[in-house]
Amino acid sequence: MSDRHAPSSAPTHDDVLRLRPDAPPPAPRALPPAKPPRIEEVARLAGVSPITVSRALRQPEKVAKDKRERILQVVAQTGYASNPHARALRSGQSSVVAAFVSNIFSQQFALAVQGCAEVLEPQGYQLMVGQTSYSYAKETSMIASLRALRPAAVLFTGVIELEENRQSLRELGIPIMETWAYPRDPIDMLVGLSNYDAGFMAASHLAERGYRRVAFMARHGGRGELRRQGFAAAAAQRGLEVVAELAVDNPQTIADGRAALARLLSQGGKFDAVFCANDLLAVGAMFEARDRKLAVPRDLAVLGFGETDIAGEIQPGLTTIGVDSLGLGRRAGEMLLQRLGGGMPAHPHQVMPLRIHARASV
Amino acid sequence: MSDRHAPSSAPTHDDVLRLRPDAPPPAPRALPPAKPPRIEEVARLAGVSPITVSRALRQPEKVAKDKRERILQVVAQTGYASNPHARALRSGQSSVVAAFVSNIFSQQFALAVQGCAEVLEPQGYQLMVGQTSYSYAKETSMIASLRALRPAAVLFTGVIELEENRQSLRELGIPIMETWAYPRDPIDMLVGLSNYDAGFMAASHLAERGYRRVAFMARHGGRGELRRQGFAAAAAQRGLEVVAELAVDNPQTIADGRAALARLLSQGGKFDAVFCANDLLAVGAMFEARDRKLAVPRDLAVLGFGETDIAGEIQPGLTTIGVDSLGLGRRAGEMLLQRLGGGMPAHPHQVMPLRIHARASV
DNA sequence: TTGTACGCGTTATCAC
DNA sequence: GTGATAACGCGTACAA
Repeated sequence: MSDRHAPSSAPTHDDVLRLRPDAPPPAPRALPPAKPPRIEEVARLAGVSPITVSRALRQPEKVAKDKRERILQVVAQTGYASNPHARALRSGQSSVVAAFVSNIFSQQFALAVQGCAEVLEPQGYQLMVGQTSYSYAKETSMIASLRALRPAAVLFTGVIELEENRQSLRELGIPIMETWAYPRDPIDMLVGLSNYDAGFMAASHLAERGYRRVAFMARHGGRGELRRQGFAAAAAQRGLEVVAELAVDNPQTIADGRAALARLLSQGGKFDAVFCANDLLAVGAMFEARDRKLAVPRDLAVLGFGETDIAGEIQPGLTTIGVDSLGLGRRAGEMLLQRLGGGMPAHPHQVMPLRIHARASV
Repeated sequence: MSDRHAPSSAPTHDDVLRLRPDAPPPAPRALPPAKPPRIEEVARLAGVSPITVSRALRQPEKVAKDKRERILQVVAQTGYASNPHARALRSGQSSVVAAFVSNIFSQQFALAVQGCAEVLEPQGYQLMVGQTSYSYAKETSMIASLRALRPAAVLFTGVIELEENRQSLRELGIPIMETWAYPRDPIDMLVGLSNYDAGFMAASHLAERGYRRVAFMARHGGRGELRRQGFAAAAAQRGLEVVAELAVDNPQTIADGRAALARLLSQGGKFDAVFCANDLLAVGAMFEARDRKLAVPRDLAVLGFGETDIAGEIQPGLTTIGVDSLGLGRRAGEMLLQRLGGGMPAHPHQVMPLRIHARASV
């Protein structure tokens, strides 16, 4: 705290948050570490053998009804929960699913993780989240740590690029889920999206809204190029003229989007709409347009991609193409669950439908 | 996908992301599930007994140098990592630390979790994140699930209010960390912040910037009231006149902030600055001011609290009081580590210093 | 400094 | 449908 602002006395219990003033006084601190009940105790209380308790919990149909009910009652009374370590040790089945996010601050990724957790947790699985920070080194070290962690399955927001890591993951012999992209050879399962379709949808939407002369910008390479191909295909089909295109190297800031629009405009061709296959670029383009007294969407329509948070926070709101991230996570969770239950999804490689979140910029 | 926008053919391998075109062809899919090496195997290769390998890894100083080196070499070759379940079962020490966030989308909370993970992971602990969604029911069920999970420690962003849950947590007999608030009777350890000081700092800052007639708004009750008290104390000390105050019941949206400013203004007293002890209220207040043609900060200065993301995304940027969330998480992690190592922090209840993130609104 | 014997709590296997 | 037995892989306790 800057001292200029400190109150005359240091913060003490003057600053207390007594959350429930009516609550009973706190219990004495030093409690016996309260060993949780073991299966043996439940068995004794229910008058059966431990293995019968185990079965009553995991394969209830194999236990006679009266015994089962008695056992479940004792379980409820004692609050018994099987020790996950003992269970994992004996059965080789862990209840932990590891999830890796490239960026923990992305709302879309958070939604996907949440959706996956919603599906897995009721089935007794715990989701453990790690962050790879878009770093190969971090990704490699986290994948290495999976050997020690022994999760039941792994979920990635994104796909694994390094063949070395792909191989490590295969060797784990557990279900692996990749998401958000559409590689030719997924490690195992995939809930991806089609970048080509995203571009196709963008051009189609602009055509429908009556725009005829359009421009395109995207990150250089990979997905950006796929979006461009889809965009070009739909433009051709719909009779749109693509008057300018730009591939930006590694756009990181809004300023990159501003510069990109400036370059597109400087190419001379006139266009009344631009598809920025990346919301950050789109926001930058909108700012640049505003500074140039181009009204959005009247003088220039801007269409983004990614359903990023900022899309809804600027004025006018940015129309953007994206996927149902929560649904993506749920679907990934369901497929994982199927595999964890010993099954195999009929379609281990799936593509999420895209959608247009329409706001005012187009 | 809306069919109108679908490309003529369904997405196929036309849309592939071949991330490393130069990568070797993928290995055949069906690999043996590759059982990881056990300690016994390492022992055999190193010519020692299993227990010596165990010691070499956990208490290296107790093993003769030559044997230790040989063992570590074999460990590196085989990629041996101890089975965490067997270890936890035998030693009673889990390597999982459970972290609960009330809102997984909060940048501040995410930063805190990240800071904590940075400290814990190098020491071999894994952070498992759950979301309580500001729901007592969810909080209760997650705390119940802790009994089954048996983590080594628990971290909360926030404090636990229900005495029932507080008791459950005590009974776990493991280190518990609460954060972000300053309750009178923390369950165990605490890295909190002083709401009183936040208010004090706010009034001091406004006084320094030359404002003399000020207003205050906050969420009703608890922390909001503490911030009000600090604000009032500093205002009195600095000769500020607090011409209007408002406690808002459960503000959830920006619209609530707009309404709050409207009510403060309608009270008749003129003020040139307002401290909104909640960024959401502050943003609403700024929007309302703009609509009323009050220039911020010329006609009305707005000071927020919380260092929320939106503070930096609106125009003009909102000046807001907050804490170093990453540092908070790190500090919590360090204290947990100390306890996990068998020690006891000298100061188990700590207060994070506050800071002012100055932008243009004051 | 190193090794032996055993047990952590559960579930797979097989016998009844 | 139920139970006895053993084993999962490791680390504690103690002995050498």
